[in-house]
Amino acid sequence: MARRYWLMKTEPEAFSIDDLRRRPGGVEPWDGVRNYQARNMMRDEMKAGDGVLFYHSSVDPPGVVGLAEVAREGYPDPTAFDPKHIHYDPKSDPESPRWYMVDVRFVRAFPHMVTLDTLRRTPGLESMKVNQRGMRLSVQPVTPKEWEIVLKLAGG
DNA sequence: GCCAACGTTGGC
DNA sequence: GCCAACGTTGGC
Repeated sequence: MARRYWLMKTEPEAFSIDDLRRRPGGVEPWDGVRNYQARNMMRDEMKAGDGVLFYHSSVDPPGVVGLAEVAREGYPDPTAFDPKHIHYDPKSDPESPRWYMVDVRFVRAFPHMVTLDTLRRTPGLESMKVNQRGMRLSVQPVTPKEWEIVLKLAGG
């Protein structure tokens, strides 16, 4: 199976690439996603070793700040089972989990962020999901071509 | 802080 | 099953 590529959004105030770097082994469970499209990708499609563009949103400017990889493929998100947790969902339980997550591992931070503005101006990235208006998905598929272009923009 | 673009919820 | 109301995302 060929390695696949993804883009994952996070608000750096909540969890940044530096936070990821500082985690033991650089690994963090990507809990709290409560969107079915994103859930399906994490549960069904993302595999260990897949590449992840780490994207900072709700910050000025927004953009891709580094690389991560999928460290563990989809498994149930335990925060959905915890009544005291902010991401608790009474409709999810261990018998029939509704929400899934993957583990993400830090790979490297770019010396300079590749801004959303740059992504939009770069030929070849016209149909990249993150460039579409109103695209709110926090987990998005990235094509191998898009992946390569973004890495080039980042300086190798 | 605004608001467009969604996704979800719930009354019917 | 429709759809209005509501909530959220996230760039600007």
